[in-house]
Amino acid sequence: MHEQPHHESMFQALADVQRRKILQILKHKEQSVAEIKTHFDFSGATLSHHLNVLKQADLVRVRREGQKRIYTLNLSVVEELLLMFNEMFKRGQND
Amino acid sequence: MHEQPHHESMFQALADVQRRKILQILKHKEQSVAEIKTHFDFSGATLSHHLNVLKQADLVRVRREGQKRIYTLNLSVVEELLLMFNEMFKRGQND
DNA sequence: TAGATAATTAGATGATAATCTAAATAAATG
DNA sequence: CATTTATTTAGATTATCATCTAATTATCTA
Repeated sequence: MHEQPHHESMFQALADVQRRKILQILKHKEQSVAEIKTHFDFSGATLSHHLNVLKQADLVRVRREGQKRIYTLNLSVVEELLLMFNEMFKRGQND
Repeated sequence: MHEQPHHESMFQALADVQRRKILQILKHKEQSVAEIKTHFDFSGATLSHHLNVLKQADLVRVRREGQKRIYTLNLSVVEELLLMFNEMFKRGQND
């Protein structure tokens, strides 16, 4: 019944159009920060910030690979997000 | 492929916990502003603001009834939202 | 190990958003 | 028609957020 604190960070993360775009980009394939950066105009620091927000929300995962950090979409959490939405809005039994 | 401008306002609307709570409340039954207000501590002006944000995002609808305004959850848009999420994150054909 | 490359962290700034009080609008009612 | 009730609008304030530049950390390689 109560909303998990977890959800808060997810919704916050999804509220920004750039972050949603990052998720779209990662949907196709996992990518390093530099690769992701090619899709945007803002600074690396800003991208790093957005990636961190997505990571805190558990929407993406990171792993090291040499100097690079490879970000991947956390699909299981995305699934969870969909379930949550369904839960959030599904009709009751008497309507 | 491109995101509708519409979606922006939806995500913005959902980013606030109070607004999500309003949606929860309206899920059970349509309610006047005063009724909705019983669930919150903030001022009527603030509630009015939140309701307006939800309305702009088309997540709720309003109708007059005497002095009262009755807010209802716009379920068809919620459905649409779910479809959008599915679209946004569904796996491609080659994975 | 010095220099280059990859990314993050720190700190500042401007924009946006949540909230408040007070005033305005609109409908109902005595 | 003046007053009460319901809600919104206006304007101000404070907090949060997206973004920037500069500095830092970490890794690789010559």
